[in-house]
Amino acid sequence: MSVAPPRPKGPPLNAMRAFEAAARHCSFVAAGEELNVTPGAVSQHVKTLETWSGVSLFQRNAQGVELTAAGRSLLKDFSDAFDAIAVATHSLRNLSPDADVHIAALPSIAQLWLPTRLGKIRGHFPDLNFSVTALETPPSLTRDLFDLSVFFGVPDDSLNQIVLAPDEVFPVCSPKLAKQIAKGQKLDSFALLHDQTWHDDWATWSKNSGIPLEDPESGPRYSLYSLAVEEAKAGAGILLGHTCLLEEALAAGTLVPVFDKSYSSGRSLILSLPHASRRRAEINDIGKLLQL
Amino acid sequence: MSVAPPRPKGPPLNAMRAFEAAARHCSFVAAGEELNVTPGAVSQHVKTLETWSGVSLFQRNAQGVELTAAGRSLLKDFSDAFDAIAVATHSLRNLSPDADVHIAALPSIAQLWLPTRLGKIRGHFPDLNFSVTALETPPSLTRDLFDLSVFFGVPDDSLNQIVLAPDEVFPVCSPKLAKQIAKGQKLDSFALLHDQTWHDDWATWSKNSGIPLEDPESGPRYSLYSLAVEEAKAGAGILLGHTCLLEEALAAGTLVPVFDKSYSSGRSLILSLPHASRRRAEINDIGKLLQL
DNA sequence: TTTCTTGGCGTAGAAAAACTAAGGCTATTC
DNA sequence: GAATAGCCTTAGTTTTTCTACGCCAAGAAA
Repeated sequence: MSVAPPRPKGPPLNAMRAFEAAARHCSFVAAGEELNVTPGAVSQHVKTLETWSGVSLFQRNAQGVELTAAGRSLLKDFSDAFDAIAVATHSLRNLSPDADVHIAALPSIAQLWLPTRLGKIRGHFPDLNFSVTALETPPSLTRDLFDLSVFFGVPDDSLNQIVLAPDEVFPVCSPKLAKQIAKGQKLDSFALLHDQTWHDDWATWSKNSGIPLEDPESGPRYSLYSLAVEEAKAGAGILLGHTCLLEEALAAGTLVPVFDKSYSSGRSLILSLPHASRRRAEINDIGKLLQL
Repeated sequence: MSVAPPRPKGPPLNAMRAFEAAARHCSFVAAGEELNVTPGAVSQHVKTLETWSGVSLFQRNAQGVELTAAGRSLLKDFSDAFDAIAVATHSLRNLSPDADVHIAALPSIAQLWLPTRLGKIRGHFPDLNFSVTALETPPSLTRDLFDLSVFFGVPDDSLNQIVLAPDEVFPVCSPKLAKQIAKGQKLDSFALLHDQTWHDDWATWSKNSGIPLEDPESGPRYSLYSLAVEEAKAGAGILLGHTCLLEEALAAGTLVPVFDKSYSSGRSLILSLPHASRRRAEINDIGKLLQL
């Protein structure tokens, strides 16, 4: 009963954040990606929180984690809390007068679609700094601090989304290869170039077009679409082109369509705006400029 | 426009917590006390947040800080966010099946009033562990993780408060001194013993009783009331007694009242319960036992 | 079967954050 | 007009947090 034990410290906020992300994804790896740390760090955070509270939050299985009943019951409160944190964070960031405009985009979009538009936009807003972050998966615009995001996806009814263009898909290759195909050579005899992230593109194209392919999964894979584009330009094989990503190459004639017809991938190029943003006016103007 | 800059890290949560506390108190020192860190730590946290956001949050003056307009506009969002965090934290803690019952109390109460009651309560709940934290100021039961708090204060209308006893004040001393006073010796001729935290007790008592004191602020000061009690027992002077803190000494006769009459300090001994708590039933039972 | 892939755990060392202690500044007090 | 008391900052150290890397188990592919 001795007096003046140290006032108990507050809860470990970073551990709570890690738990919230892990619980939402039901995966330490995914949580680590979201938070930009290694899965080990998430693991430690979760353990910290479990120790601190004395409650077991996850059941560790060999092929993934599973929330315990206790953990499941907490997810809503934790998500609400970090939503509130995100609101506060946005309020804070929106006060900053001279911060960059942060754009998130798929790597391929950032490399092949954005630059030309951004050049134009820079002309309209010479005082603004732009920073572009390439992300494999679209960020949560409520949680993360981006002012714009450009990704492929299926538009939903939510506001703050602008459909920029449908995603049209068609085979392309270097002019030299195109001539050989025009002479009757089969598609199969060339290498099919793949992007890591869209590995089933050729299979769906084959189904849509009715043109059979012996093995739509064969051929070199590239981690970045732009690498595949360069290879295609060099004549390494045939690439499935996405309209909006090849504007430049098609205009320059370094790549040509193999056939006339293109097919929709079912997705669209979508521009998303956060619900509330600083520089509302500018961001909206930028959005309009991107639509052209 | 290079690809793959690191995904921007989330906001510094601990810095946000420090800012919230500092903004609420308009003082780095007070915030440090609440968070149990030095003012320097708070200062750094705030600076971190200012740097991170690029917004100036506080105006540093020589005799204290002042929120800037920006800072003021953020306080509500931040407080809401950390309220939500507190809710989540409570949910988490309430799941813990075998945690201690945490009691917060004024040091004097923890030392002089609680022990006898706690002994009784332990008898009723032999399976429960109790931990007592002595605090100069009552904790926020919504923010902090206490199951009970016992402090002097003015009861407000909020529920979850139980008035245990009015705080009655009267001079006490050792029996030996009491005899000398009975023989007509003036109060002033003895040392007035003070508790650090209630430094104006003697002055208000003098006003209430109409008994003049030459210098009600003079005399030794003790950082803990229980020290003053021990000194009074040893005959070092006259102490202003609080009924509930001297039960034992009065019963044992080691201290005796100098006069018959006692005066209310205007405060009461108040038991507070958090809105929602784990072990609701037990905590309520404990509350009832404390009322006896 | 064997092999490969995926996801999580543990540990050691490196990197980053947080904390304390001492110092400086400004107003107030004697 | 020095001394005092508040309050904040700075420098340096302690503590935490993160990563890298090896390990293990379970499911998928060969």
